[in-house]
Amino acid sequence: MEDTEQGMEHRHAPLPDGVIDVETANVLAERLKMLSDPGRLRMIYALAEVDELCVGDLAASVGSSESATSHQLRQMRLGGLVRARKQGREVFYRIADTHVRQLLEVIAEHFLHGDPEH
Amino acid sequence: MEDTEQGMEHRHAPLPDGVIDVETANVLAERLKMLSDPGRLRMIYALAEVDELCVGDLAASVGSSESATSHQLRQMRLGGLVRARKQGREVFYRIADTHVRQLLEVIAEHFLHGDPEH
DNA sequence: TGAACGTCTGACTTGATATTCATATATTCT
DNA sequence: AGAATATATGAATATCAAGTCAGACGTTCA
Repeated sequence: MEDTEQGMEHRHAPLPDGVIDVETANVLAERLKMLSDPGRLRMIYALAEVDELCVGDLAASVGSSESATSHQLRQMRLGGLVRARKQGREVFYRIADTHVRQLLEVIAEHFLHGDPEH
Repeated sequence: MEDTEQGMEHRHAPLPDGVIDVETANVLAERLKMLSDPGRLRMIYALAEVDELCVGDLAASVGSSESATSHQLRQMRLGGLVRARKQGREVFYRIADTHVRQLLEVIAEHFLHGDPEH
């Protein structure tokens, strides 16, 4: 985490400090982290298909407890991935915006029908 | 983690079990997890720019110790994100394949010049 | 050959994350 | 009002990931 001067005799490249600055990397990483859990991933792809699901159904679709699911959903909500709508005693979740939806599409497309290479 | 029968009186949607099966979700999540760390993210985007960098340079570019960096690189290597080439006493890393490179491009594009909505 | 260098590795520590359990709140139904 | 339902929440625990440190290994150089 610090720059102790040792073992960096010669540089091989100009050390690109372009493309992604620290702050952007943080934001991007945080959002990707939300998608880096199998459960959350299945939830959000379920949402991508049906548009709206309540907590109970999401829990069932992932095979996890409703409490655990609620916790996960809160995270995703705070992370701006999903939005909640309360109707009666249940709460329906949906994907937050087109932005997120596009990211999902793009990732799925890439992994699901990308050329087989792994 | 289990299906205790409680609180699932009525279903609101057909519960889509399509798009992403459990196994795919696991694989996809694992790969996304690799990209969900600011350090790894900066490393790999640095690699996307210069094609090849040695451990020392990668460590410097991220501002982290060489040991920590080596650990991270091993993960990324095992995860199939990067490849190593040893030359003399240093080891050069590069992005594993076009597949990965495309994913990076697509993600960057999406976050960097996507429409401002967050 | 021995010293310096670059990288890797394993053990340990620390911090983050996920799940469970118990409980709280709000809503509908009788 | 009271019981049942749906979700949320907090504390406690368990699991996992990241970084550090010390040392190993292979490589170059004097």
